Amino acid sequence: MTFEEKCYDLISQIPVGSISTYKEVAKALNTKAYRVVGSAMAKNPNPIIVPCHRVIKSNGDVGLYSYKEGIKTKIALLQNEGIDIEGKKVIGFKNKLFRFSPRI
DNA sequence: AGTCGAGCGCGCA
DNA sequence: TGCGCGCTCGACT
Repeated sequence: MTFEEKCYDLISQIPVGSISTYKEVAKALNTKAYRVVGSAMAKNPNPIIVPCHRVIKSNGDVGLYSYKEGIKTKIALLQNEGIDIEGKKVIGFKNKLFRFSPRI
């Protein structure tokens, strides 16, 4: 089980209508490798079970999604799930932030 | 408020 | 062995 595998596992727990942040994921794994979380998303071998579009930056920005303007796709997906987005910022994302289970 | 640099875990050359 | 990445934070201007 690599770091990235754990990321996918956590992110896959995010329910529809909720979102999370790279920082939260990194903290859930008790690590400072925030960037690796993003890199893991970029690799994302399981786009179906791993809704990487539900993971955004800590400042409320949607962050990136693909090397091109795929960011628009991410926004569209989030809006489709009921997330309010203005420009590249998620409105009230803190209210929809999903906190991972405290590892039972 | 805006900018610069460093740190993490893993893959690739 | 060394560098970069869908990021974050602390310190300076």
